[in-house]
Amino acid sequence: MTIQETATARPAGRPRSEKAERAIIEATLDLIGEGMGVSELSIEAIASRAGVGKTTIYRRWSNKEDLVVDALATLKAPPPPVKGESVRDDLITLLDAMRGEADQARTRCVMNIAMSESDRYPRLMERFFKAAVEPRRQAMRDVIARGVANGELKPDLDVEMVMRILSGAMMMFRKWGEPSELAPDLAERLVDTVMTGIAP
Amino acid sequence: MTIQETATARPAGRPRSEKAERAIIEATLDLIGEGMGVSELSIEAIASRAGVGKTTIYRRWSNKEDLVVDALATLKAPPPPVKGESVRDDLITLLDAMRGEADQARTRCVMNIAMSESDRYPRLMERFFKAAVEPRRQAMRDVIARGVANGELKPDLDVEMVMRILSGAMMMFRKWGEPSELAPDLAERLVDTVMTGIAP
DNA sequence: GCGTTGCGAAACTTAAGCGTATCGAAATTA
DNA sequence: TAATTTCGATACGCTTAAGTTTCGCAACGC
Repeated sequence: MTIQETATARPAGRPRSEKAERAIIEATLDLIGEGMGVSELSIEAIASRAGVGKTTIYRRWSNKEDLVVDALATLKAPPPPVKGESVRDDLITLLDAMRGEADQARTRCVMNIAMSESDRYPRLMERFFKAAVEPRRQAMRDVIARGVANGELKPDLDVEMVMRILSGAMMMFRKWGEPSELAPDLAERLVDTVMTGIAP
Repeated sequence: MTIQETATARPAGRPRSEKAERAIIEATLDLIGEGMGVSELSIEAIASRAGVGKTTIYRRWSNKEDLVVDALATLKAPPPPVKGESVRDDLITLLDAMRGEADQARTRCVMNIAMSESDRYPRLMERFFKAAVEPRRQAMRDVIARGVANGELKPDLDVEMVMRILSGAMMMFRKWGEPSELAPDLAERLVDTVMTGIAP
């Protein structure tokens, strides 16, 4: 038992640079954020962008897919906390978080990939969905279910349908909306429209 | 004036095979339908799939992008006609057409491309949107505007918002819905939910 | 100091795909 | 029949990138 022995004894030799590791992931996300699809990402471009040798990448990930999975996993920002006072306010909070992410090219393009490459990289997407998407879906599901339970929403709602309506609309705005349509009150107007309906 | 001269005199030599042309377009759409992105499509793969020489492709299209534009253009089925009796029914008709297309892998993947490659191939997507997407958006816009005008819908509706809500929800179902969620009454339930709202 | 491992850089082999050129055969007009 | 053009097939030179190897140097434990 030496002093250094914490949990795992450090192996001999120079330790791997965490800085390089972060730079690689950053570079990967940068390139994805610039609109690059998984198949267009090249290890060479990542290495060059990160200021790193290709060996340093291959020492950590055996192929591009593994690297992309790890990179996307770092983006799994948790859904914003909701106050729990009013269902309307909580839905606005969740949806406005989606809107806010549209500013960041990086997270904007992640959805592109999720949408377009789920056929080509099913394992990658399965892992990404479980880590990043499902928690947010669950947060919204909870809010809606709460509203159904306490009478703030109709008692016979199809919760899944409501989730598709709200997040689908926000996705449309994010993806194809004019910048002017992404106004700060977008989430509020969306929720109110869906709450009260469009019939007179 | 010879007998053969119809509109344009046919040039000498063997005429281009329309069969080959169709086979090329079919092969292109097949590959896209299998989940291939534009950047992954290779002329060689298309030629091989179509049973055609590469020259036969290059004789018609000068590059991949032009070919893809033409191929996608053949998919621009016009929006279904609406009866014009009730706004609810017309919206269901339009949205159910979207649902029906989810069956065809080919058209399903076109949306993938539209979503993911609009950054990388802006010109291509601009043309595709104008030819294929905008007519459908206009059809829905007309129906909603009619409802606003004749009192079937609320007078102060944000038409663009309603369009995003309806088509966004259907897109979510198409893209990530379980097959069981794409039930025949999906469009009807969607429209009714949006019509009446979710608040009690 | 010494052995070990990681570092970035560069060279290397292999593979895919582009766009062009060339071939003999087939289809068409004159 | 002769001229012309397209056909599918194949070969070519070129570029890009994958993944591996080698290099000299740096960082660490002992």
